[in-house]
Amino acid sequence: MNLTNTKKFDHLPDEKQQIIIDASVAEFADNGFKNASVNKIVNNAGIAKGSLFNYFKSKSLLFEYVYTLALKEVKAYLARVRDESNQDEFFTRLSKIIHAGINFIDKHPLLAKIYFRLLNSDDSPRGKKIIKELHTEAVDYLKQFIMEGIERKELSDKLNISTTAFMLEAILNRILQTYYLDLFDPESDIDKENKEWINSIVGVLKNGLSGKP
Amino acid sequence: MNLTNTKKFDHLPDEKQQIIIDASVAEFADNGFKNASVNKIVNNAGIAKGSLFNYFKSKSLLFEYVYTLALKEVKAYLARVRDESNQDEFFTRLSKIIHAGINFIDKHPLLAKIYFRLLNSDDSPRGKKIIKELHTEAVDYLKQFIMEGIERKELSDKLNISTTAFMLEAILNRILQTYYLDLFDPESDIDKENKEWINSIVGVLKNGLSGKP
Amino acid sequence: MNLTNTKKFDHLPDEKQQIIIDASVAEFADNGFKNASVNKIVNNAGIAKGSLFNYFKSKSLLFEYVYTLALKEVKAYLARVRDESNQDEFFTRLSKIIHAGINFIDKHPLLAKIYFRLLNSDDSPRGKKIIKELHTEAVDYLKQFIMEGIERKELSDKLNISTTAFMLEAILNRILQTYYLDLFDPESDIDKENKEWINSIVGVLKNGLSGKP
Amino acid sequence: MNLTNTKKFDHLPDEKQQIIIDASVAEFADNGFKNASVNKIVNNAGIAKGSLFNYFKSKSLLFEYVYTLALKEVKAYLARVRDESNQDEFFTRLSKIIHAGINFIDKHPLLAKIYFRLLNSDDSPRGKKIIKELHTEAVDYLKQFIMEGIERKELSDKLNISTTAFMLEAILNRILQTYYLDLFDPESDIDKENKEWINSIVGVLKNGLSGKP
DNA sequence: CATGAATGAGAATTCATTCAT
DNA sequence: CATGAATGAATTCTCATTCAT
Repeated sequence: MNLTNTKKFDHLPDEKQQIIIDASVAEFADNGFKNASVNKIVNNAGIAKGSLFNYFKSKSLLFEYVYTLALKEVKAYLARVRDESNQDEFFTRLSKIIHAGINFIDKHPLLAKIYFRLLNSDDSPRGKKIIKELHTEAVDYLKQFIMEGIERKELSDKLNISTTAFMLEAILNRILQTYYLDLFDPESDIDKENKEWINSIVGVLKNGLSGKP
Repeated sequence: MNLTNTKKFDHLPDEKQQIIIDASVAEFADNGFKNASVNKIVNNAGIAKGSLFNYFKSKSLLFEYVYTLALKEVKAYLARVRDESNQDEFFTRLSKIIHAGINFIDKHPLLAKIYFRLLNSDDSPRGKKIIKELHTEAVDYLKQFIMEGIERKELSDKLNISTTAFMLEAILNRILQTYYLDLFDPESDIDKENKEWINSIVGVLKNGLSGKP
Repeated sequence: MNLTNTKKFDHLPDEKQQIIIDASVAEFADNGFKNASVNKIVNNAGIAKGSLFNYFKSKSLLFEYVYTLALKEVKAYLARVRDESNQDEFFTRLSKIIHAGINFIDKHPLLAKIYFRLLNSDDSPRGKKIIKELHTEAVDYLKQFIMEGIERKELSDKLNISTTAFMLEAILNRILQTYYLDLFDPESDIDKENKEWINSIVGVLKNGLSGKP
Repeated sequence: MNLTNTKKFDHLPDEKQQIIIDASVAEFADNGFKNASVNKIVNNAGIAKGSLFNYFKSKSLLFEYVYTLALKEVKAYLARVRDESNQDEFFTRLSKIIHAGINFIDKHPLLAKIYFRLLNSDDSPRGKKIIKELHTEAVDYLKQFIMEGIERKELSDKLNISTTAFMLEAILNRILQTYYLDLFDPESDIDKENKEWINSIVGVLKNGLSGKP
């Protein structure tokens, strides 16, 4: 099951593991998979080139390890938000999720970079596969969410759950991508503190989805 | 005005131009900008390496030429659909636009590839710039569209036009991306003829946007 | 005798000849022989690449034509100075010659560049040959000069003419090279107007050569 | 401090180092910096292309390493001569220095080539800078020399030290250059054993500089 | 006689991976 | 188990010269 046999890497001291991961994340974030340079990774990590190939048999497997880690963090983050907000009303929760996403981008810009590169290009091993998996997972996450909203009568029971989740995923994803692009655009004059536009979107969704006038 | 000075290329016989464009499109579609190989392009086109650099001073300029061509085709296509459907009711038009997009992907899969790569990665000269421009253009296209719908009383006049356009763009784009990913996924078992899910989305949008019960 | 058969070039309108020469001089001055680009020359001259190869069969022959022209100008200049100053006393004449050289560098920096590159490297067809010819010519020029000085009793009649000319040539050449290097050194803080150091050298020579206390 | 980080190269077996240096020296000597071909160097040295770039990050840094080595040898040689001859009278020493230079050219013709190319062209990284530095160093070397001569009353105390050093440097340099050019001129019919002309120059200098009749 | 498209060898540099120590 | 030297194919781009039109 575990394609990336990392037995050797896992036995390394945590500290050393972290140094290698950090160097890899930085390089992959800046350059994507193919343009990332193993040379630079080992230089920045301060390890021998041969060692990296001892831990991970190839650049591809290193990349899989790193992005798996990145996704795990994203998912854990979102799960936490979902759980912590489970007392809130649906659209409050939705807003919290979006802001959690933005928060994540602010705190882990490199992981965000990897995520968006991964999501949007297929310049990586198993590229398109991963993209579809991510979509599916995100949609499933939102489906469950929507179902809870319907149960609590906060959402119209006439909603087609799958379709709604699909649309919601598209919108949420675009919101985060827009924020991400502005964040990394040196010429952007957008006020990063002003997140009114996000509230506005949530408002429109509320009108459309709650089934109430 | 014309950043990519292509005087020399333009004077080539149409037939030869097309061979070179085809080879370039195929290579960029398969590999994105940075991972595309000029070597492979010239080999596939059957021309000398030096020749390509006579026509286009650099790989970047060749890429700009190619993607400009691709975008021009996409835009012309969408403009035609908008104009031809301007007697139709809003959601009929919306549906036509989506199917036009799908049609385009079917007919020009390589251009679609370039489009989605462009839209979604920043692995190209002026990468993020282009992405934002494309979003803006698409949103503007839809804004105009929505305004017409409101004027004809086919859409609720309470809609926030910008926000709605933003969301619509996100959804339409994801629909096409989903279709595109399935098309290129050899393992996909999805029935490409079955576009019911698209109609279902349009239906939900109709409920949400028309302001009618 | 005329290695560079330039019949064709000579029949061109003077104006066009000059444009081509100017472009060539600029390119050779900036880049030496081998690194000069024929492409750039024809672009700057605004002529077809094939045309240049019609006029001059090769890059080498073009270079020979150009540097011959440049040397002709240098020599004509020096001959004029010698003739115009033939009433002056030896060391006055010497000083005039040096300042004439400096003047030439100021007025024709590109030709000076070619001259010094030629003089000092062998990155050109018949490289070392040319250098030796130039030395010989310069030494001969100075020999004649010295002989006139001895005849007029302005120089000691005990001087070994050849040896003195050799040394004088070395010194004069170094003076001009020093000036030239400063002229093109952007970081040089030397006061280009202050030519006192040159007079000082002439003074020392006067002491050494005139045979008078 | 050490601009050309050559840690990797320094750790190579001396024998291999020498092979690479020899190939580099030969290529740079024959072609100068820009026209030297890294391809040819690695072929002649019998190593992989990538290896050279492991040792030296760029052609420029390889060149810097090589010419630094060459200059170090020249300087060490001259310093030795100066020290070994410090009991001799000034003009004897001067003569020894000149013959030492000639000796060096005979023994290390390739290094001499690099030296004269370096001295006389600016086709190298930091080209003109280096030339001026070399002049300055040579002049300083001679200044010290002249001062010692004055102290010992072997030279006139009326000499302007800087000016004299400048002139002496010009003359010595031209002597060596002349010898060097003859050495490499296959058509030269000069008798390389006959160095009478050099003694003649020293004689003239003695008359001019010693202040004695 | 002028044109400029075509050529293809050659340039410097980077890269992931291997393997002897 | 760690090391880092060695590899050589691949990268983009430049060049002087030719020759059909």
